[in-house]
Amino acid sequence: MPLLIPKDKMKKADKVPIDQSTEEKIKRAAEKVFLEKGYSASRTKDIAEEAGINLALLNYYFRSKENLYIIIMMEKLEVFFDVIIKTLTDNTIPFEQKLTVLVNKYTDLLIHEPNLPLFLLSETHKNPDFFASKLNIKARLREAINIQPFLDGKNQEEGLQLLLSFLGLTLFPFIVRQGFSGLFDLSEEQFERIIEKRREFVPKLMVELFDKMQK
Amino acid sequence: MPLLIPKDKMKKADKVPIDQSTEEKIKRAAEKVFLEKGYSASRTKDIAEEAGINLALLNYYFRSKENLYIIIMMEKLEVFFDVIIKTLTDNTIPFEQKLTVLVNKYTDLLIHEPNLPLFLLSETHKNPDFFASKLNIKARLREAINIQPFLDGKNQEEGLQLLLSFLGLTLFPFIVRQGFSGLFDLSEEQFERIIEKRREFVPKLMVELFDKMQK
DNA sequence: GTCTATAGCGAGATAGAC
DNA sequence: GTCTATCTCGCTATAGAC
Repeated sequence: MPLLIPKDKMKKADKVPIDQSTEEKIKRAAEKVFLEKGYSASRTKDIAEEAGINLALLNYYFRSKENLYIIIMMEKLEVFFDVIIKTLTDNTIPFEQKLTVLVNKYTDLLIHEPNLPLFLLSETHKNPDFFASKLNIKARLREAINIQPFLDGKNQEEGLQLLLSFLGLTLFPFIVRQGFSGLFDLSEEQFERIIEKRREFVPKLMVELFDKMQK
Repeated sequence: MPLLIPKDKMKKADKVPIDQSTEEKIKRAAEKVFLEKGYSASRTKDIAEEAGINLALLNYYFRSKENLYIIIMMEKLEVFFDVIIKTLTDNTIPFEQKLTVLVNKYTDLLIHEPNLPLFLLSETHKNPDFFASKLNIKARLREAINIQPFLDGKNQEEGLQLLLSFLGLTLFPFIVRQGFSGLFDLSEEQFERIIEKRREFVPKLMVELFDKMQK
């Protein structure tokens, strides 16, 4: 019977499985609750409910709220930083296109995970040593940046200046999405139309900035 | 005796008073703790300690943690949005200089209140109807933006696009300050040197963007 | 592995003396 | 107004039956 199922259909079923393991169900529920409310405001009861299981099971699988939280946090740090690290170190992408690729990848990611950047920012703010326990991210990111040709002839400060500008233009709209949409009564469609346009002009604007700094 | 004190010295003493009212001491302590940890992770005990008073006094003055929190939140929303609203509606500033004035004002503010933007973002995220209770901010901000001449001939979407870009370039560095400095081992001096340079080039870059959008 | 019941603790809030 | 002592409740975690 399983042999009759085409491979691509099976892949699809993998991503939205009817039957997840209990452990996975709890993790996905925890992800949802933690990313919405942060660690302190999250209730294990709510996570259990969201997962459709009993509260005791959560402790059976993960021992404690904190433990579960750390697992989710590490996953999410990985997801977020993988985008920039992988793109910058990918030799098959010509250097000039990397900004465009990055804008597109982050836009795709954050349209589906709108809470991700604000979650990472506010939670690592309250607990700065998450990065210490994720030392490889720090090292990998710095390495990825250092090998970029645009840094030739620039000091570190100029490189970071460009990075801050680029990430600000790319990520900021998602960070303020909720408040911004609320202040100007934007529908999801309106907001996403604004975002879509940025895929094109953010890299262009960065080129201007890059040229400015050359002088 | 007081008459011997020069007026400017008195003003200075006003800003860092030896003797604050108890109510004010609690508010300033609450401000510090809430902005660092957010509502849920803050402990009234810590606020009382920070203020140098007894826990019971906090409830005597403010009735509840939530009540105290709302007072601080409203104050901080006001502080933050006043900058942009006042600047945009100030007729004495020529339009071309408003971006420069805004970058400078926000930079000055956020150097001294580094936690402000991330606090407002993450806390209003968890409780979106803060803006509802601060309706005047919404109305005042929209009015302030609508009267700007640069919007002539532009649709709302283009105006918001520019606003998002400008605020991203201006505020994002402060929002990621802690994590960013940690990832690249930046000292406070290094970070602030980077920030200082942005006072000049952010408005310039915005002019490029503005021109691009004209076409 | 999954559940029900409950222990145990921490935090916010109040009573009441001074 | 300010303190000490205490109450109460909500939340995390565990014990123990199935």
